[in-house]
Amino acid sequence: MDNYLNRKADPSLEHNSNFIRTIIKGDLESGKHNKVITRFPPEPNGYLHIGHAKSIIINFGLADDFNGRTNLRFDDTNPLKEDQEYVDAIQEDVKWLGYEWDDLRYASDYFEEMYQRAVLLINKGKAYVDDLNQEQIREYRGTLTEPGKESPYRNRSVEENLSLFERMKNGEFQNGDKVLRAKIDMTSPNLNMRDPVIYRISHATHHNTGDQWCIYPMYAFAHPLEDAIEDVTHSLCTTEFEDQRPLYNWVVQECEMESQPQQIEFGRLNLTNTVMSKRKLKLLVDEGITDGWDDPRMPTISGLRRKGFTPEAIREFVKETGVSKGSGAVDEAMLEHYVREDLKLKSPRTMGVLRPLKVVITNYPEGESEMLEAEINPENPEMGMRQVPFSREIYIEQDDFMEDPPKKYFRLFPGNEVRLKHAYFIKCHDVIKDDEGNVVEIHCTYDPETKSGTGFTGRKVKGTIHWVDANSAIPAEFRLYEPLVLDEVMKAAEEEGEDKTFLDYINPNSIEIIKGYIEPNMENVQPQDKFQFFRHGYFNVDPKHTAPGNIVFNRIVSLKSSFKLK
RNA sequence: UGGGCUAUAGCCAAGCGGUAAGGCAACGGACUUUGACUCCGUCAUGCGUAGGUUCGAAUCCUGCUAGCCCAGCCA
Repeated sequence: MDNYLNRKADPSLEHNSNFIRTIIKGDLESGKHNKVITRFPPEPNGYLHIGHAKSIIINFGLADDFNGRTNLRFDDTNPLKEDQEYVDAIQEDVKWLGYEWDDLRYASDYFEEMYQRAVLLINKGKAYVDDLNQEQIREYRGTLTEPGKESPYRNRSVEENLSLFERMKNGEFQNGDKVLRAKIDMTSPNLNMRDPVIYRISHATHHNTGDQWCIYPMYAFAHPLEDAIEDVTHSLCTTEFEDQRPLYNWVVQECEMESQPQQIEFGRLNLTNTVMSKRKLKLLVDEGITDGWDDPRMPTISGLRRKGFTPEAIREFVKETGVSKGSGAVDEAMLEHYVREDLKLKSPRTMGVLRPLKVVITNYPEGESEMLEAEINPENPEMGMRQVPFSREIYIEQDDFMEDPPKKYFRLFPGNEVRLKHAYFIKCHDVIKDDEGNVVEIHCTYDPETKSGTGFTGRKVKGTIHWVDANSAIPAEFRLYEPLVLDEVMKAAEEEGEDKTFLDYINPNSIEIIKGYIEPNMENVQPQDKFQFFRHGYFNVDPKHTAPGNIVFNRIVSLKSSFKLK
């Protein structure tokens, strides 16, 4: 398991100017606020994804920059969708990302106060109990271009509303029989202001409050109250809530909250070649397309963690991606760049052969072997040295041999000499094939004078390839990933007007499981250990599938390559 | 077609009336015991578009166009 950071992460947005920072700075300078309080308010109805990471980093990062406070608050106002499993997972993910909240809160902590504020609204004639059913409410709401019309129940007396609302709370009605609505303006061009429902009846067991309540506040009513109760100064959310801002302010105002938080919206983080809504992610899990929320192909925090991403890489990525109101999609290549960057100096180098091809070194004495010295990370010498055994039979990568190579191929082919990383030069002189003509083994000779570390400069080779000793190598499993959905495929399908969902376009090659070999010194690797396999990329020891005798590596990201075969 | 929001390079994004930061990607080249890394170089006479104001406009004004969001008793 990764180590949690027992402190807040470095202020992640420190040197990046953005409009929210500018607003906060202005509020502090003008004296509008003398402190900064933010909150990260997930609904515990699914696992956090990288889009939430952006929200976490913005909320915690900005508060940290201004010596403020940040609460983790579960927005648990809909018992039908929420679950303790999610609240646990969310806390783990926030901590793993490197943040510590000041207070842990639940919207459900405030149910009593919210109820009282609703009563206040009723008393002020600003809310009423409506008997219209769901379909009628929709009809009465009007459309984007036509105003709505008022419910026949809109002008009930305060007394009647008070009594009805209390009876709703007492469980005298069934789900859907009645709702409490804010009395605002049925003709507003902003649909959110057309007497929004603020309480509904839901006879459901809540993960926190059990069966104490059977009426639950709606987001639009609950959220501003939660913020105000916690004295949040800047309530940061994504742009789809922009239309709700007038309602947010109305609630704070009409409920006579002392504290008046300011809602500010920023653009969602989207990534190319992935899906990012909780609904879609949940579908992937429920349909069994992935191996759970933490499947390495998922853009969830737990999926990225299992794939091998580091909190540092995610934070850096989000920081460089910026904060604006735009709604574009960031190239996944950018995310990958920041893991490579982070792992470059941290992760040990090692050799692993993913698709083995046996090589017999015909002039190496049979039955003998030797230990070779190798740097653990040439870019970070402090990591020291390791020992790698070498003998007469080794495995190399199938791709590193071609019987009939194209121009500019400087790996192994008949008559060509290459360097075995950390070992010797070898030259191929024989190719063994099976009945179908497949290469199954090659024979080479080595030159003892070219041993690595001896300073041999007699001649140069164009290629250096990796290998493992066939006698002592440990078998291992490698899992290589591609995006679950490809934008190109989805787009092409859309243009042809195909009426399918993203589930119909799951990339059949999103996971490839292969068996290969690793250096014998890797015997005791632990789950979540990260390595760079030479010339392949960065890999993480999978915590779920790794078992005694079966080490499983997830490829985090390949190395970049300018080599193009064909 | 009502309302809200956004338009700066292939992607993300600074810029706030004084003459277009940075990152990713891409492309050259140097180096190389990872076709990696690193280093060097190239990459918007241009800021959706048409006008206007100004000595001067990506920045201010007006019109147009395109994209995103809103008609849950979800958040």
